[in-house]
Amino acid sequence: MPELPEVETIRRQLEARLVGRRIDSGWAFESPKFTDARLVAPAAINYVNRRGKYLVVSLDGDRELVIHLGMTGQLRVHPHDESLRDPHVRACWQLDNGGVLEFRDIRRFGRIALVPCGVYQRLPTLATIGPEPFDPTFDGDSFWTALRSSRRRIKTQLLSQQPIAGVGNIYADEALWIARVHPGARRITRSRATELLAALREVLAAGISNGGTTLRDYVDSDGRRGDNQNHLHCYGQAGLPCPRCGTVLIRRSIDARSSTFCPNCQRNR
DNA sequence: GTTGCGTCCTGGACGC
DNA sequence: TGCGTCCAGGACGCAA
Repeated sequence: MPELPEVETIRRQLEARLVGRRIDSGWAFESPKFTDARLVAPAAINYVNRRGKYLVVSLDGDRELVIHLGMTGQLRVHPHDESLRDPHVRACWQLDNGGVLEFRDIRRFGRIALVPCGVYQRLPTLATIGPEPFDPTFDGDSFWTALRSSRRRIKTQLLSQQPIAGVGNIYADEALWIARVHPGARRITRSRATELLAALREVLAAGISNGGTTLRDYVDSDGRRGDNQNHLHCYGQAGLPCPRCGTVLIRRSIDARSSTFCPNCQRNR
């Protein structure tokens, strides 16, 4: 499930391969989620950016190709066209050097949109997305203020992308464990919010340096699995002892999303 | 306007 | 072995 570290890993690889290239043609699976892929060509690729979990490919003509990988999305660049042999390929773009950029997505939770630069009304989450975690102007006070503006549970707020961009279930559980915050808490102190922001930065940075987390489907644009799954403390560890205090980690459904946490370290005060 | 739940979607795990 | 059921989860729509 691609979150910020996985999308950033893919972005860095795609940037090296796509910037300066031209898209000559596009193909898309029959679904409203993917049909924009056909409308892209012809186009020159200027930049490959990222906003939260969204890849934003800047094209000539003041257009942007926005790609969200959903749960199982993969973006690969092949030297030749191999895409149509795979039934899970939802879109592909023929490049001017003979290569093919392919979007593969088993569960079809991903989406593709072609929009004018910076116009994201069709993507409500992107339109209202919060600050980038590594933005140097984003500090603990700003984070605390954003969290205080809602009465929703902390975990639900993190997954909404509004107080901070790019956090999904894995890195939310990890950061909440490090900062000792109960995922179901509705209030958080200023100092705890600062600690949670530091924890989010820590786990996201580790995820990037480890090449992302591969639980099942995630691979980078070279087809390589990440390594961060071998460095998790909390997510997916229910039934095992907490690495900090030894209490058995538990899994609970919070707002219809599974959360793993330590009932001793992360008390809901 | 805010909150919380249901839906989409498929493959793997599990039980019978 | 084969079948049915459940589960995972990001984004979004909708009802309260």
